[in-house]
Amino acid sequence: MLDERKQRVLQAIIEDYILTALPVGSRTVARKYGLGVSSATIRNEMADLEEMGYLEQPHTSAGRIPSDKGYRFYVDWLMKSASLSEEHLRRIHKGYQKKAREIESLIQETIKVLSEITDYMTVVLGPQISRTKLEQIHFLNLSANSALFVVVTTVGFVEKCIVDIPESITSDELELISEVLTHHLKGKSVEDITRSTLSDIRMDLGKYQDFIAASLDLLEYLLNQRKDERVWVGGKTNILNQPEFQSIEKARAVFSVIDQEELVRDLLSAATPGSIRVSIGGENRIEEVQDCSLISATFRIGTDTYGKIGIIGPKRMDYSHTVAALECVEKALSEVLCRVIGA
Amino acid sequence: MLDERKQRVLQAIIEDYILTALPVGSRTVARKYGLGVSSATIRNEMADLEEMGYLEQPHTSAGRIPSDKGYRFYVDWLMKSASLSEEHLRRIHKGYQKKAREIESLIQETIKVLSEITDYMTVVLGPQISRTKLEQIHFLNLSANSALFVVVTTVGFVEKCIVDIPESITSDELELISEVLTHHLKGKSVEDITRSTLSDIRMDLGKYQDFIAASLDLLEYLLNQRKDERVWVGGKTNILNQPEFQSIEKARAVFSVIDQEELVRDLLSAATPGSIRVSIGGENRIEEVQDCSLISATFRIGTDTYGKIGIIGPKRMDYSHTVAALECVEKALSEVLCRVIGA
DNA sequence: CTTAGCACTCCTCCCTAGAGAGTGCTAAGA
DNA sequence: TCTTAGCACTCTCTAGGGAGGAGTGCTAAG
Repeated sequence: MLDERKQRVLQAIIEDYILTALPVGSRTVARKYGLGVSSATIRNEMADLEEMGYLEQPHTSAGRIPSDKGYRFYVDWLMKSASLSEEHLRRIHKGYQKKAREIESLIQETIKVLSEITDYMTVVLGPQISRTKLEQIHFLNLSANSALFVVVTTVGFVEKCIVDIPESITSDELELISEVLTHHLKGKSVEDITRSTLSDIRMDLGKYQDFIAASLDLLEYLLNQRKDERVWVGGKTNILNQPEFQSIEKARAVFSVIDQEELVRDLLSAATPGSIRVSIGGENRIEEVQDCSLISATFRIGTDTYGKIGIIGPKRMDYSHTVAALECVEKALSEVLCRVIGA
Repeated sequence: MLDERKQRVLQAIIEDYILTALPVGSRTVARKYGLGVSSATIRNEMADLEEMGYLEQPHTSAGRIPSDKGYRFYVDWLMKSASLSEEHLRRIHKGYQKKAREIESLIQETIKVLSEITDYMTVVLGPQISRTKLEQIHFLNLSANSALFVVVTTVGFVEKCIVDIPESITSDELELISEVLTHHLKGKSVEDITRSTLSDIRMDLGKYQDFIAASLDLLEYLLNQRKDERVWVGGKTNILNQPEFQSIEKARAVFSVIDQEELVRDLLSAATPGSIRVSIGGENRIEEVQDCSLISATFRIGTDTYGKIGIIGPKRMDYSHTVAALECVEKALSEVLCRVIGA
């Protein structure tokens, strides 16, 4: 374990580096972060910290920068929890006071507000819709041969799609089909639909067999393939503001990961319910983002359905402020969702 | 007007520059684009072309690069219309064969395919929903105190939103309200709703006055503020692949424009129905994108509702290929839309 | 254990010189 | 009159070298 003074030196170096992005020298630590000892003493401490793996030296005559292990120690032990400025708090609450109460626009708002107040990149992973329970399935008649197919699941997810309707099916029949489908599928997830469910439906609606089959296909496509664990990204351009990404190459490496939904899902698998998690540099398994840190959280939608939020910035990111922002936003979001869904 | 040989020289320079992004010298033109004359002759022609404003010289001992005027001449007179590769054609048609027929996912697909096959950035401007006619308004009962508010407009736009319902309103009453609202508002656009419409509705549904007022507010918010002339952007990271945007500064300038929806609308005001339009460099009024060119088109949704597509790349973009791609995609999209909407 | 002092290392910046690319001009040839 | 070879000239780009500066590690004294 590090003694008191080593901790203070480490903290000073990390905080200065977060601020300036420049290697920190012993003189700076001694002068700016009055520890009451000379730079020579600090130098000895720094040499020790380097040997222990908390610091690194870009080259012999440069100051030190934190290593992953250093950041980890900082996050776990040294970091003081920050509180958000009045302005940021106002911004967050303003965002959620809008009229629209759909999950989708709430998620959009979440991304926007987090990108704005942190100046990093935000990603959100939607819940596994395929595992939520179906609540209602309805065909809303639009014209003689088209209808709006609406699927609602328990956690307030609504998917819709315009479909062709055989001329032979009347408006009343559509109503009936809607009712039967809802009756048979309510409380089931898309994954739960089995052969026996299907044959039950066929029993009741044999007459419309083809149409039903097509509708169920569509249902599966809507909830399973297209929207399941959907990925949203925002604040992408923010990372161009970070000095570590001035060299296009690095920026491109990060973008190349973020542009692949699969990899984003992989990254966010780090998020665990109930707490904010910080993944620093090499702790992320994807190579291209090992110069980045990820701060992640989950938000609850309904009883046991979770979405995930991640904030991606340079390793040198302002951890305490970002954690505070994510905490606050997650809370506000969960509250609104709770109210909206009534769970 | 330029004589035959000057045109061929100009064309050679532009095409070489598009390929290499390097100033083109007289030797290169003479050798690679066999015009049957020596480099000295080409040099004279180039000096003439420069004097006439078609070419520019970065510095005395560099080759020439095209000016805006040069590109303009190339696009208007010299460019041969390209045809897309088999592979690209397949990619385009595959994209539109998916099941989902919503306008929104079609637009997403359009952006994706164009960004992929051109390697530039794509923006789409949705139609002015506020000016399309309302087709149906429906409350779909979800629970004792919530319903799904669905609004459909003639061009196949569907907006939805979960709303709270006073306990006092029953399922049957909701049905009635839906019918009355649809009856009064069908065929009107949001902009068309007048005081007299409102008082007509109040006449029929006075009992539910507060609820109706809230619903109409929401309607206006959904169609007018939130989704009207919506902006989609894709392929943002592509521009980092262009050599002219290696210096973060320039990339940031472009992003800063693209991130502001108002400016994108402004940019795309260049698009005119019926033809593909090319805006080169300074022809764009927004300063930050004067190093870029914009190729734009409109696509028809319904009878007289238009959306706009724009492809943004460096001035040195491959105009003929991009125009061909946009032409083809626009056609495919319009066809699908035609079929879907049945207009 | 702390600290002042000092030699040392290595990066960064700036300057210069040389190479290379491409030009414009000139004069000769068709 | 148009074309072309030849050549001097201009300007950029790159490599190399030295000065300056920041920061270190070590040593010896307090």
